[in-house]
Amino acid sequence: MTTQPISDDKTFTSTEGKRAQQARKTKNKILTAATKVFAEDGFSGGRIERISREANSNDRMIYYYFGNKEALFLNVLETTYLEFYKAEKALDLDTASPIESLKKVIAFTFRYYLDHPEFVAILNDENLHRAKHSSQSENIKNISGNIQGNLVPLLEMGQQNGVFRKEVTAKNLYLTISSLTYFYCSNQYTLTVFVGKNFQDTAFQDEWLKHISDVVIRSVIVDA
Amino acid sequence: MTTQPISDDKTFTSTEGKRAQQARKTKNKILTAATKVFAEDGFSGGRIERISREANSNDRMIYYYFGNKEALFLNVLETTYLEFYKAEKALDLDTASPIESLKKVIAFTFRYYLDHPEFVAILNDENLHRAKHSSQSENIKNISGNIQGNLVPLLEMGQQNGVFRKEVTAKNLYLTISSLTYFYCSNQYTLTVFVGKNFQDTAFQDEWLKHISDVVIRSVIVDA
Amino acid sequence: MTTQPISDDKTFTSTEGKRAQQARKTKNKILTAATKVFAEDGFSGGRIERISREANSNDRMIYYYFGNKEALFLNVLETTYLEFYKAEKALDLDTASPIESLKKVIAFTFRYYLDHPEFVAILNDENLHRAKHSSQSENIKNISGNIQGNLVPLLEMGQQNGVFRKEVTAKNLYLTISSLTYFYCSNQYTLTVFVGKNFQDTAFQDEWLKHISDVVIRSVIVDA
Amino acid sequence: MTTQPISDDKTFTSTEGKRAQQARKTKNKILTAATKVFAEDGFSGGRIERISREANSNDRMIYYYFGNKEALFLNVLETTYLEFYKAEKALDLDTASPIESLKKVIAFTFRYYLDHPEFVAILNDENLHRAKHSSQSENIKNISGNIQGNLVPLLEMGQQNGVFRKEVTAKNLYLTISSLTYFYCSNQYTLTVFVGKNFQDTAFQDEWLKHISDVVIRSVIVDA
DNA sequence: AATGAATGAGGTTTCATTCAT
DNA sequence: GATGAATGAAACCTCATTCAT
Repeated sequence: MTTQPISDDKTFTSTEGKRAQQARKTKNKILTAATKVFAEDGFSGGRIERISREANSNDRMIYYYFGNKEALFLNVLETTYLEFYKAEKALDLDTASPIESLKKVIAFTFRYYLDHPEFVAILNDENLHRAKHSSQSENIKNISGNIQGNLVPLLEMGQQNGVFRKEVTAKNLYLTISSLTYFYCSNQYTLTVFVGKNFQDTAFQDEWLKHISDVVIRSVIVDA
Repeated sequence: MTTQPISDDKTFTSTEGKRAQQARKTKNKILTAATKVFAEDGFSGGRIERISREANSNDRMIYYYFGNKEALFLNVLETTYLEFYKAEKALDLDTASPIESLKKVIAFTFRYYLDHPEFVAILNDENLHRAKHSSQSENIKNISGNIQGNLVPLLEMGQQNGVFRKEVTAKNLYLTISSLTYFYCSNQYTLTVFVGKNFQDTAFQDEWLKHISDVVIRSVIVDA
Repeated sequence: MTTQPISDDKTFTSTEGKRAQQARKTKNKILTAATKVFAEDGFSGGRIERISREANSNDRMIYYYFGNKEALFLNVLETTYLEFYKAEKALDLDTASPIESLKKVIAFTFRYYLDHPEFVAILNDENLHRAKHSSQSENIKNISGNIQGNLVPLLEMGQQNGVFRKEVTAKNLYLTISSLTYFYCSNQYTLTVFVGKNFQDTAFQDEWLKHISDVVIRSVIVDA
Repeated sequence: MTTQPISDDKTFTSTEGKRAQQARKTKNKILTAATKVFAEDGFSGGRIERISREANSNDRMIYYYFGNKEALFLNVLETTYLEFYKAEKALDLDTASPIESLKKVIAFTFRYYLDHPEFVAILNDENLHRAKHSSQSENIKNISGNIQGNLVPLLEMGQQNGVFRKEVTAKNLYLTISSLTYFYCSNQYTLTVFVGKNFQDTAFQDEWLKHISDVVIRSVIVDA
């Protein structure tokens, strides 16, 4: 399967006519519906028919615009990753206050996962299939390099200031934050059963955020 | 759907004859195959036919012993949870050395996830379906209460000794450890793509274990 | 398919031992259950498994005693016919009062159908399959000759007395009575929907019996 | 299960194109084949595969147009009822000659049942299942009210003329005619075995019609 | 660009029946 | 005599996909 650059879409030109505009609209509706359906039912469980129905379109259009189910999923995947990437890049961090910035990153990441269950669900599905689609996509590879982007300057400044320990690496910090935020969201339903707390409760979410901020900061600040 | 106590299986009696023995064997072979297949392909993607083939049995026996696909999955789920629970309980911890014990728990948890990808995969599938099966099962509810069992005495001892901070709760500690171990395993394939490291590499796994042990311990020890 | 005389059953001897007695009991339980199940679901819809369950036996015994599903049905059919035949023969009619006797026959027939929905249901199923089984069975052929048995003497007496018209034939009288009684029972559920009356209501049943008695008698008595 | 008005079919518009026309044809072919198969084998015994084969279509189209086997049966049921209803309404009766008209109704009814064994078979199947489908269908309820339509004016005229007895009710007359005509047809195969006459023989059918006309008329005319 | 009609492969499940003790 | 285990054929139904306007 080959993938084309997301933005260089054949149905999108700046001077597009009504037909083209309509086409882009339909395509987007399908993509939105597909994201929702794949997030709820996974790739295998997601039904073409349900996607086209939720998009107020019909099956045939999915094949017209995306080729087949797998290509549609790939498109959903790329779009979903890209959204996350864009949101992350949009974070406005003041490197002068590394600890505050770090807290901001943690809070953003946690909130993003909570607010975008489809991102979490699709990532899980990808891992079920051993990143089969992700590893095929050029678009995704282009994003992947920048994934720890926010942390690097922040960490450097903190280390220069003597606030953060020298041993801390951006990669470990990134994975630590990801773990502590992602797990809560991705496993919230089984955790609710097992831990006996309601992980959908916002108060409990706030408490968790406070806790993991503390954990992360304790893991990076210099020893007293 | 109703579930029966796992151990009170109609095909298992201590004085069982050859027939009953054979039957139990067949049932177990199906369960093992089902665990594998559901772990690899999820509930929707898992095929009855493949399960029966891998079990060297035939489709019909699955319905004979388990009723239908969903009940089979529920059985797999319960068995998988129970295995984890038993392994956890079998951990021999010396509460006299809370830090060493804590490290043991972290290492055990991490290794268990690494060694049992089916547990991770099935948990993910359960969360995709909002713990639909887990919340229905009495067997699972029976386990759930004890899930933080190992940590409580360990934490208490550490706090009495003045090694751990008073504010630390078993629940937060449990979730912290789970996050830091689970995420690495569950998302290893997409992480490999995004972070550019091979998460299946044992050296990298060791490095991560060392890192998270450090993070967890820093999060619980008393401030200097 | 061959059929054996019903009473000459291999499992029935007057000096039977305990085992044989038990066997006959099991066989009867199966037959009773089968009658019920076939009556409710038809031949195609009737499930072997449900029959054995309702008989507190197991599938295997059905094959042990009856051979296969079709032979079981044939047995049910024969038994059901025979029951009707025996009940009919047991009618004690006073040929001296032909009209009263005729009323008795009509009432008996109607009540029998009402009280034995399984007879009606199984007859319908037989007709669906063009009397496939009935025409194969020797036992049934033996019964068939006597089917109008009650009416012949009654009719003759009435004609001799000058109460009944000479043209009336036993066959027509038999079919007329059968029609007027059977249809009410066999079609009671659709009739309830279409006619808007509750055909299960005993008052309505009584009313109908009165009506058809009148119709039949008017059809046989001599013109004024 | 919900039913839609039969005539308001999505595949039928007065200005339909070739495609829609073809679609309607396919749907009709399936319906015709289904009617035949269900009539021959009942609901349980009727096979989807046979229906699609006889319709020169494929299994999938049955689900495309009707949803499932039960809905298909419901459709067959409704159509079959409607056909009968339309034929009945089309009867051109001269109320001026009540007796002649009555004979016409009797003959029509008898002939209809003879000529439409599928109607009889499907009614029987419905009664086996206690009118499960009929009672669910709005379309059928709409028909049901008019079922004795032909008899009412005829009966009134006869009673005004002093030809028919005042006590006769349309409902009883309707049920009497139905009984005497339906039973002959519905039970013709077992009757052939039991009575020893060939109920498929047209001469015998004519004889029966003559007989029941006589019975019905004797049941309504004023006493001499 | 859009869509209803059609399809075949394959999915889950059911069923009557036989095996083996 | 009785029964649990096993089976293969076939049933209903679903699904992604293509055809034909």
